[in-house]
Amino acid sequence: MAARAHFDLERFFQALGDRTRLRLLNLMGEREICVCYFVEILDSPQPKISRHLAYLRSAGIVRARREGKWMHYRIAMPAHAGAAQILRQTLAALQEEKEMQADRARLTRACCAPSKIAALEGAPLPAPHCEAC
Amino acid sequence: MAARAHFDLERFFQALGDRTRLRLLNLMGEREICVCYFVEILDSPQPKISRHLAYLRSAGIVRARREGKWMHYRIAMPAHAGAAQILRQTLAALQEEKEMQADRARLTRACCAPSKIAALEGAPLPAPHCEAC
DNA sequence: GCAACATATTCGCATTGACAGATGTGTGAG
DNA sequence: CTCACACATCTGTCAATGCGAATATGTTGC
Repeated sequence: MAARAHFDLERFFQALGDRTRLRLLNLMGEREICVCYFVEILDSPQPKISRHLAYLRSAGIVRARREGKWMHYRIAMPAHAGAAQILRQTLAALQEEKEMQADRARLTRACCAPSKIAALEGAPLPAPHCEAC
Repeated sequence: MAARAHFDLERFFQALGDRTRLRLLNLMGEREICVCYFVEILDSPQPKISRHLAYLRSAGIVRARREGKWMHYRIAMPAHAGAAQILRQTLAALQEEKEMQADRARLTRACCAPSKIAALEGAPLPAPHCEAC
C-alpha cells in the first residue's frame, strides 16, 4: 500500500476554497457540533451539509463521531505542521467576516435554547457543553 | 466607506489549490521572475504557465510587470491581513517539500548560467539580480 | 510596413465539483 | 420486526477548471 505519510497540501487548499465549508469550519471552531445544528444554522438542505462535511473529512480536516442517531463533527488539526498553522490562521481570519459572526451568533442562540427550534428538539448540545450558557 | 474591495478568501484558497500554481509561487518567493524561466524550470508548455499566472493574477496574489518583450511576475501580498499571513505561512511550508526544493535549485542554476540554456539566451535575469550569483 | 520573438487567449474536450431531489443506511423506540 | 429519525450516498444536470493545440496580441528590430 502506498504510504500516506504525505499530506496533500493541494487538496487541503481545495477543501478551504468553498464558502459553505468555510462556514462549517467557522461554526466548529474548537467545539464539536452535531450535523442537525449545521443544517439549522446554515439553513441548507441536509444532503448539502453532509456532502461538504464528507469533503472536509476526506481532506483530513475534520473528524466524525457517532453518538446514537447523531453524528458530531469537529476540526482535526492536520499532522502537517504548516497546514495546521494555516488552518488556525484561517479560522482566526474568518471571525472578522460579518457572515461568520452572524453564523456564530445564531449557533449561540440555538445552543442556549434548542427547544425553541423545532428541528433541534432533543438534539445533543454542541461540545461537552456550550460555554456561552 | 468601504473603498476597499471585498477580498475573496474563497477565491484565494481556490488559487492555492493547484500544484502548478503552488510551484509558481514557490519559485517567485520574494523575487520577480520572467515567464520564460517558469516555462524552463517547470518544463511545461508556455500557455499552461500563462494560464496559471493569469489565474493567480485574477485572485490578486501576483502582479505582472512588462519589460520589453518580457513579462515579470512577483507575489503581491494581499491587502487582507489574514490572507497575507496565510500566504506567508504557505510559502514557508512549501520550502519543506522536495519538489519545491528541486524547483528552487533548478532556478538557481538557470539564474547563474542562463546562457547554458538555449531558451533563456538573452532573457532578463530574475529579480533585480539573483542573490545566489 | 514586416518578421521574429515572448506572452496571452481561445478552442475543444475531459474531469471535477456544486446543487436539488431521491434513495440508502444505521440507530433507537416500540 | 417495523417504524421514525439522523445522516449518508447516489442520480442527473450544470458550471468551473484543467489540459494540449492552435491562434491572437504586443513588442522589438529591420
